Amino acid sequence: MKMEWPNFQQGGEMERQFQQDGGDTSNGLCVKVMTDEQMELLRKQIAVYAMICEQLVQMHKVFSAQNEIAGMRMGNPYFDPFVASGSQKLTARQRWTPTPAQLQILEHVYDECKGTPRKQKIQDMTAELAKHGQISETNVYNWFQNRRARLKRKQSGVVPNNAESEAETVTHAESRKQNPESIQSLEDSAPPPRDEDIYPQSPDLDDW
Amino acid sequence: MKMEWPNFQQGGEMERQFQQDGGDTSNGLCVKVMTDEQMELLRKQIAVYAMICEQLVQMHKVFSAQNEIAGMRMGNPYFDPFVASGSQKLTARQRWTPTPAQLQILEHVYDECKGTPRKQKIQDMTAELAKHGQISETNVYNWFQNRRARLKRKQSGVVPNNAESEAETVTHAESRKQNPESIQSLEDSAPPPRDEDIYPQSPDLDDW
DNA sequence: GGCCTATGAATGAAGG
DNA sequence: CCTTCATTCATAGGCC
Repeated sequence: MKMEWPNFQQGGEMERQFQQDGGDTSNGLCVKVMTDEQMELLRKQIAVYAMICEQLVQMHKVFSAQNEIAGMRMGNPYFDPFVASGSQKLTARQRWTPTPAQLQILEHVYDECKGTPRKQKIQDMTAELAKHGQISETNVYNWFQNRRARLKRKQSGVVPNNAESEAETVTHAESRKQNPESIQSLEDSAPPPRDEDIYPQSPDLDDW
Repeated sequence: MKMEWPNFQQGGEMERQFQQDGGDTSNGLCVKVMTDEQMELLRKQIAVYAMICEQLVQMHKVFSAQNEIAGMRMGNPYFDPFVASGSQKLTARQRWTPTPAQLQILEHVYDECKGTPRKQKIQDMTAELAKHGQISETNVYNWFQNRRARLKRKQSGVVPNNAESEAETVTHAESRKQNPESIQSLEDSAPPPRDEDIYPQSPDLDDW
């Protein structure tokens, strides 16, 4: 079985799907819509990922423990990224790249304090993030700066697929998206989903 | 082996869900709307999980190989689905591609306004270009961004010390290739989270 | 099928 | 904050 991992890096897949959808549905509305059913499904998907991760970690721990006992850890020729305390390979790239862990923390914080992160806050965060990899206050600052700016741009940048309309329709596409509060449940479960929240029950992973 | 990666393969659950949406949602009732921000959030979350899983799997494989060699597979207490399972690959698809007509317009505009395309301009252009096919402001923006950057690089790419410039000296003496089927990029860019780092729910996040 | 190149997109950082 | 640059990644599409 060949599994294909979802790659959402290029904001493409999901967004595009929705975009097209909006255009095709031709009910005059060009919005991205999800049914409850789809919503639920997505939640499950994410939850499944969470579970897989957990299990993998667990598995790895067991594995490590075994090796430890067997005394196999010495001079191990491989580099275990999950065990080794890490600094990033700055040799390879000079610019900072957030580790997954850092990313999660950052996003989490961002969700909470939408507004300007105070200087003190940044310092605290930097200290915390430093535990998960090399980082500087500037990095954190930039990250927030960029994130705000880009989310904003994205909101006004989305344009309905109008093949026949003349030039004006779009120009002020400041169609401010409606408020996120409608999908509160999603907001809750999306970031660091706690299994209990979004995980109705174990789907098809029973066979592990 | 029974273990299945739930629904994340191509043509899997998610895709089907999104695609069918266009057809069925026409009732316009009982739907939920996602903002771009939420979209982004979701995307990020999933991406993070994908990354984590990848790292774990990769690491686990190395680990397993290690054990194999060492003959340490002593009646392992758990069933290891990853050693046998196929390799994974990040896949996505479908990105915007300018139609010939669009390209022509873009190039034309580029020649005129050598430099910065103002924001207003972009919006106008997007509207215009939309007549020739699906497009978004972001597409236009990116196009100009890339074009400028790449032209620039091409010019300055030539060796400083060498007055003789071959027609199109390979811009970057580097044809550094990326290993297509490994998670190389991942190893490089997101190396070393420790165990506690990768937990889907970071324990200490709530204090912020 | 695998590799290569062109290019769309994401994103860290700098300037103003 | 906003805009812009630079770098990097991933994909489409062509070639073999």
